[in-house]
Amino acid sequence: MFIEIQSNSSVPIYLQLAQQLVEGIARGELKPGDSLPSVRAFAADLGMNMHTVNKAYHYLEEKEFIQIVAKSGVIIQPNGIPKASDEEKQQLADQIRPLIAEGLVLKLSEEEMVQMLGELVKDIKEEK
Amino acid sequence: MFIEIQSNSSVPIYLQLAQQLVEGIARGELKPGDSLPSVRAFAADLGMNMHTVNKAYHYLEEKEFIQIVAKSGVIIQPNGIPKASDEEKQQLADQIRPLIAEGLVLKLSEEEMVQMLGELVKDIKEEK
DNA sequence: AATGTGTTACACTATACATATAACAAAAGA
DNA sequence: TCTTTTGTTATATGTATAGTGTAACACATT
Repeated sequence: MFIEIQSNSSVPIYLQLAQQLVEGIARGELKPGDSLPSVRAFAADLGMNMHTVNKAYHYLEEKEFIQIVAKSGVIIQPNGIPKASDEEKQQLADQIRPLIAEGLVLKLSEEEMVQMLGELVKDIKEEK
Repeated sequence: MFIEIQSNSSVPIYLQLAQQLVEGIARGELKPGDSLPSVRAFAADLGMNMHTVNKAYHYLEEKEFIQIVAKSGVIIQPNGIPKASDEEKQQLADQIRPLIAEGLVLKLSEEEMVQMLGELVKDIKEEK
C-alpha cells in the first residue's frame, strides 16, 4: 500500500490519507479483516503526526469502512462493507453535484462526463 | 435566481453561493453579459456579509466564469465560457476521483454511478 | 454633485489543521 | 509476570481559513 501525500495540496493531509486508503479498499488491495498500521508506526512511516493518522482513521470509522479496536489495533471492516444506503447515495450525489454543474458550464457533454467517470473507475481499479 | 444557503453545512457559505451561481449558468438562467447584484445588495439580500459575496465573486472570476469590472459591476463572462481545457478536465477528475472510489467501496456499479450522473445533469438543467 | 461600484485596510471571533509532548489503561506478546 | 504496543485523552502552540463589522478610497455612473 503506497501512500503519496502532497503537502502543497489544499486537501488536508488526513483526508488525502483517508482517500487513498479508500482507494486501496476499492481496488481490493485492502480486504475485510486486514489490519492497518498503528497510528504511531504509520505516522512515522509517512512522516506525519500521530494525531493526523488518528484523524484519518476516525474519518473512516465514521463511514464504517474500518473498525478501531481500542488498545488493540485497526482493521478493515471484517464483515465486509454493505451496499450504499439511500442516505449514502444522497451524500455522494450532493458532493458530486457542484462538480457536474461546473462540467456543464465548461461545455462538457454528458457523454464526455460518463467517459471521464469510466476512466476514473478503470484507473482506480488498476493495480499500480 | 433563488439562492438557498444552509448555515449548518460544512461547505463554506461563499462556496455555496458560488456553486449555486454556477448552477444558474449551467441552467442558462444566467447568460453571458448578464449582470449580477452588487456585493452590498447581494449581501443584504442574502443576509450575509459584503466580503463573503466578494469572496464568491473572486472565486468565480478565478475560474473565468464572470468578469469583475472594478468600480462598475459584475457580469457573466460576456464572450461566453470556452470549453474545458485539458487542465480544467484534469482538475475536475481529481476532485471527482475520491467520490468515485467511495462509491466503489459502497459497492455501487459503474452503471449505477452513470445513472446518478444522468439524474444530476437532468436535475441541474431543470428550471425550478 | 450625488450615488453606487469594487477595493482595500483594520480588527475581531471562531473553527480547522497540524504538530509536539506526555500520560493513561488495557490488550498482546515474550 | 513483565514489557511492549495499542488507541485514548489532555494540554499546548502555531498557522490558516471563514465570517463578520466598520470605514475609507477612487472611479463610474447617473
